[in-house]
Amino acid sequence: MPRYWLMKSEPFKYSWDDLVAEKEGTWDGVRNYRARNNLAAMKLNEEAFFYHSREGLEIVGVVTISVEGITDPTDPEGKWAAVKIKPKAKLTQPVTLQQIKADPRLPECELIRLGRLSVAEITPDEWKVILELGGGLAKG
DNA sequence: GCCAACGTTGGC
DNA sequence: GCCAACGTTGGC
Repeated sequence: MPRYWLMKSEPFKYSWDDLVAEKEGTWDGVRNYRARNNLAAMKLNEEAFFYHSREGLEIVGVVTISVEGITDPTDPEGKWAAVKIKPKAKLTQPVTLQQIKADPRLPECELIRLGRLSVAEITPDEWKVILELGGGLAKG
């Protein structure tokens, strides 16, 4: 059973468009143990939502894990985890934080419960609901 | 730009 | 090992 994830990025630092331009991005710089555990649990080809924090406040697309379980190249001690990701597709419509908060089917989502967690897990049910709110994946 | 919430650190 | 202080994150 694959698991689902959500990764937050501040778009003025690293946006969806930056990831698309790069074709493959390394998700590093995470310095939070819970987020690190999530990163370390990610498996090849699992999917994650890409969320814009601080600005935008919305889920813009879906990425796939292209390389699992690497050590963070920005960490000189090598004790933090990272993964590589590739963009899969944008959502037809971005799903805003307000929509997620307002949806009665998404009450326990880690994104809301642990607002400051930069890498959160999404349950399969929540994943389905959010995809539906976003009108599915955009074509092309 | 402000403030609340959370995680981490350090003194005891 | 506890708890207060501090720093950082992120929504507003």
